[in-house]
Amino acid sequence: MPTIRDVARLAGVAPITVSRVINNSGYFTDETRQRVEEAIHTLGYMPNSLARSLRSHKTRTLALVLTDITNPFWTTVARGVEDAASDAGFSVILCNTDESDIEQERYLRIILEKQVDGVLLVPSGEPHEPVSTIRSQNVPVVVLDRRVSSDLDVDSVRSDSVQGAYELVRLLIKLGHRRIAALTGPQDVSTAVDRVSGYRQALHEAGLDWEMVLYGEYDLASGFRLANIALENEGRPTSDNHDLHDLTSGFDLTSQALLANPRPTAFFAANNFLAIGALRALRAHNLQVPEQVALVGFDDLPESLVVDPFLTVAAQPAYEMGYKATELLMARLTGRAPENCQEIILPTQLIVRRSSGDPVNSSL
Amino acid sequence: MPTIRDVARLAGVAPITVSRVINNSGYFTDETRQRVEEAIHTLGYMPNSLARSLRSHKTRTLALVLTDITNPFWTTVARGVEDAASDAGFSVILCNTDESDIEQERYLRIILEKQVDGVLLVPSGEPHEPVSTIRSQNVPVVVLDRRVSSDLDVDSVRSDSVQGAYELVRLLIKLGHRRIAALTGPQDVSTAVDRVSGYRQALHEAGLDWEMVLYGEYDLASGFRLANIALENEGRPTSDNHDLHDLTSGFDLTSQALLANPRPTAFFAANNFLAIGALRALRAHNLQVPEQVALVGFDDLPESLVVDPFLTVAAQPAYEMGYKATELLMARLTGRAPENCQEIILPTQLIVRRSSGDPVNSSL
DNA sequence: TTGTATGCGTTATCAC
DNA sequence: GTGATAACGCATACAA
Repeated sequence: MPTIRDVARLAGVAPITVSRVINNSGYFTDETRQRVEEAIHTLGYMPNSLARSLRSHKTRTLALVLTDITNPFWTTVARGVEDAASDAGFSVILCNTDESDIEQERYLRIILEKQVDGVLLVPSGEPHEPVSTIRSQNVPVVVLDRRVSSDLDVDSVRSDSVQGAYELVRLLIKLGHRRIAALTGPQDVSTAVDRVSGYRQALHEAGLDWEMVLYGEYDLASGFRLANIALENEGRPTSDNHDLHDLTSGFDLTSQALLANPRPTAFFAANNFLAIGALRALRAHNLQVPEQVALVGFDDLPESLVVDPFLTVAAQPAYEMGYKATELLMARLTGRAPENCQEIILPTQLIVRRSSGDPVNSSL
Repeated sequence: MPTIRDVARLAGVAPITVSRVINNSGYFTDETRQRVEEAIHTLGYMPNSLARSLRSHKTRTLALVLTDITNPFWTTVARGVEDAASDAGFSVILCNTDESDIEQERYLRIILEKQVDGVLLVPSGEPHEPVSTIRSQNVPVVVLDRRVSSDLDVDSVRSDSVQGAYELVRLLIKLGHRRIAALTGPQDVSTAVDRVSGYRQALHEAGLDWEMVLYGEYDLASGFRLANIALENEGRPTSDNHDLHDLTSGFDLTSQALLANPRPTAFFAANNFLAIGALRALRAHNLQVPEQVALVGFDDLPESLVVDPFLTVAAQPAYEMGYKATELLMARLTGRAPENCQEIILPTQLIVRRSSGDPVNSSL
């Protein structure tokens, strides 16, 4: 492989002059440029990024650390990240953590050793540790999707989980539902908690005190399992309270609900996988949606994947989230960002489809 | 940031000794290791991959160049790639080309300058040029998904498009269909062509001469558009042949079909997006699937995304494809691969669901 | 406008 | 077992 010296020799100039032409920096005549470019062309010369980066302390590479690219929400975010990065001449290293702190740490180590210019991080679990690991190498971070406590002082971009959940549940209430179950993600993930807050806010505002919140993972199996728990609770004697509690990690059922022990008439699922898992559980119980049970969920599915859009959802602007976060990150690392850290909260969009059903009979 | 020299100084050894400990290469006593590791720990030292790679000519980084991560098929492939790479301590740079040769060339340049150890390439269009670009830098390539002419002599991993299409169309024929339309991708993409081959093979074997092949893009809009063309051809005078030809790029309709001018009773879509686009077109025509028209397609959708699996498909082992291709690539670049180039063809799996329907009345 | 000297942080090579 | 030296390929600092 030819190096910059070979080019310099052929063009009859010093290596630094070749460097100047390549980077379009400093001064050189048009004739010099010509000669250098010609030499580059005839040799098929390609600059070595490693040497360049070692010297310049810039790699034009970002890392995207997320939980699982397989979730279409993250896929879309990733595409936004990649487009924004690519538009600015940056590359993206993809890292799937599967919500594992171990994997996250392993990856952070690797990408920091690779001297990435910036990190887009969806923290698996608690954000302080990973953020400070990254910060310790003076690398800018933008936290994606998850809320961070204000004392962390880090840029972040996410969508409005509270508002999205609030709107979904308010819709259910407006449609006549009085017993709405919430299926959500892990309690240490801010979106899971925030979406429960929105749920509670809507209940509270409507003066409803029947609530049922089930925590699990953000996956299909949890959606199925939690919906089953919610359904099968029906008819149980209230004395089963403790058993029930033991059966399910993070089961949180108010005593009012247990006393009455009726089935919920509507479900709010806090992400796309939970919604689909729940839907399957409902079908397994021979419950028609929306005729017998209503269902709403967070995250829309890409229109290209859905034959017949059915679920009423709070759609997050996933692509925009990825794109904006990346722009912010790049602004930060080129010093173009505002001094103080940014917290960008994007609105969700309520999309009403059939799964929420028509207004229900209040006798339900 | 501390460097290897700082560590060496603190441990009272030479930098090269630190290097030996880090890389576990050469000889050193256990006591030396202890001292070095202690120094590394107290300084919080992290090796600089750039310097390391510049010297060692290894980056432990692969590039994955594909068309669009947003297609769940590619998402799954990408996850397989990432897992295989990660298992071996490699990172992956993600590149979306959107089937654009320009983008592909731009990306190849960037990743080659970054000195990636290997490339997983889904060529946009003609594969010779990108492959030889990569080869010119002595970087190993594995071509994914697309067939390459044997004179290219490159490792490749794909699934059996001909067989998958053949099985799908044979199923339709067995179910009684005699007029089956094929909706496929661009004519310069091997999968689009191969799937038509499989289609024709099944028709031929059954002695059917009615065929209709429509070429387009591998996207939703094409699925919708091509299905509409196939449906609206009904009743057109055959003299419209040329107009029709002009209307659609790559329209390829045998004269038999035009003479008869009947609607197809079944559709074969050559990928997931085409299938969904077609399904929408069928609905727009108030045609019930499968009661009035049957539909089968290539690529399965992830079970976690589909509420109610409906489409009969030839499923590709996407994850496995990514994983195996990456293993092959890494074997190649560590010299562990067989001398001659590998062409791995993975079987597809026929998954029969409702969209193909029950046996139809032969009077259709 | 161009060039010289030097160093980025690590490892290959060879000597001890 | 360990170390000195040089080199990977380029860009910064400064000189001309």
